[in-house]
Amino acid sequence: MARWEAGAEGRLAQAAYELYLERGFDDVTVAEIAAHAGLTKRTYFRYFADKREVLFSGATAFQASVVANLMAASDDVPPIDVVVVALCAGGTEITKMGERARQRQRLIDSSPDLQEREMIKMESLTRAIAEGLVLRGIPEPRSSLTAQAGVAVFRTAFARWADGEDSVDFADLVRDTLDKLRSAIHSAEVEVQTVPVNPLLGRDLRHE
Amino acid sequence: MARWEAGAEGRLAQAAYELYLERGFDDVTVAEIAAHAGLTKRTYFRYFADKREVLFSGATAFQASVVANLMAASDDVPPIDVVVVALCAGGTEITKMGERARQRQRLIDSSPDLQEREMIKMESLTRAIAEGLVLRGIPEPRSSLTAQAGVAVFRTAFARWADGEDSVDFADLVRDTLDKLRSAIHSAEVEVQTVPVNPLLGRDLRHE
DNA sequence: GTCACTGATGGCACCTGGTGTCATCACCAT
DNA sequence: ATGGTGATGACACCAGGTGCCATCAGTGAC
Repeated sequence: MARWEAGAEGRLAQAAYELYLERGFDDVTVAEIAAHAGLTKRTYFRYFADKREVLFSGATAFQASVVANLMAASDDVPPIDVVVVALCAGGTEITKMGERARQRQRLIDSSPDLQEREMIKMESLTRAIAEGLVLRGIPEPRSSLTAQAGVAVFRTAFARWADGEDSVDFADLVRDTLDKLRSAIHSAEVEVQTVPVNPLLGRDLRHE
Repeated sequence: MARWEAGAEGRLAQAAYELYLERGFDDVTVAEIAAHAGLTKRTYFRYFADKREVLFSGATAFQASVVANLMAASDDVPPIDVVVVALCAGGTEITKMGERARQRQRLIDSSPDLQEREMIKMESLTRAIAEGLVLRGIPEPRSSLTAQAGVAVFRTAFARWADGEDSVDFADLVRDTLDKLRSAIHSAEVEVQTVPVNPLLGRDLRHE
């Protein structure tokens, strides 16, 4: 018996999920979420850093899982395959949640704020993978490039899955996507010619 | 002769840049920026959507420039090279700004909020490139994968440049990075084996 | 029993980012 | 002059987020 109603964090997450889906991310206030969970705004912010984070609380575990798989792989597998297989395992877990995972993705896709957060989680994942590869002896910048390629494959495969390529085995989708990336990048003869610079940039504070 | 002091937007951007560099992004308020430019907070928000956007006002122009280069390329160049060359041209422009560009990058790297914004700008760029490729007749998901690979090369090359590989030609850096990506992804024989799923995911709201 | 401690929560004041609305004021065209 | 236009200021307001302290249930020591 706990002194207070137990499972505050879970109740908050559940309430947030329901309200976000029902009325959209922007039209829900943190105070409403907290009230819906029988708590106050102040308590919400003790569990989640901000309004968005409640939808990404699984990201750390996912990342840890991927990195664990990464480090456990045998040494004679090529790095890109190690990365893709590790991501594939995690992704398969997620796709098992079926409609729920798709719902969440649609929610994120409906809000620029949530997309920003998702992007930075992907970036964090990419960096963690790259670090793992470095530990496995792959030097920079090869490790970063491999990690980025792997994550690109994962994202594309996941989007294909979420966009309706239902009931396909996620692992098959990933394998196919990796093949497509290989063929997209493969070149018979590299011949990058320099092109006249387009003087379109007008402002002095530019984006990289 | 203008009725008010001309160049409000530029003054705001300049003020923001100075204050952010001097005291850090978090420790500057929008009201301070506006005051420093001889304007009010309300006016700042007429020019920039939020506190971060003032550092990314060049992103749209950069993206437009890259897409323009993309569409202008000859049809017999492989898509990945088209993308990389287009990004290379834009990147070269930026690296010409030398220390100023590096300073801006350090500022962004110092704030998670700014990194989020940068990530979503990259995502927007990636999507725009993918759309351009589709217009050039490359089908999905090949176009998306090519765009992601190109942007990965660009980002890695830019990071290498910003991290001090000074005075090197940015185009050389990009070419070299693309080669490294190719060799990182290349495989003699694709053989992705399925791995036992790691049951590490604990939460029910998971990140893709 | 009671006293001190702990840990989750509520309450409240406060700051800041961001917006809606209206007033103002310089200039311009007629 | 008169009315229109466009950039700005002034002000109120909301919501996200934080610091600080009070509260209150249980727990263990004595």
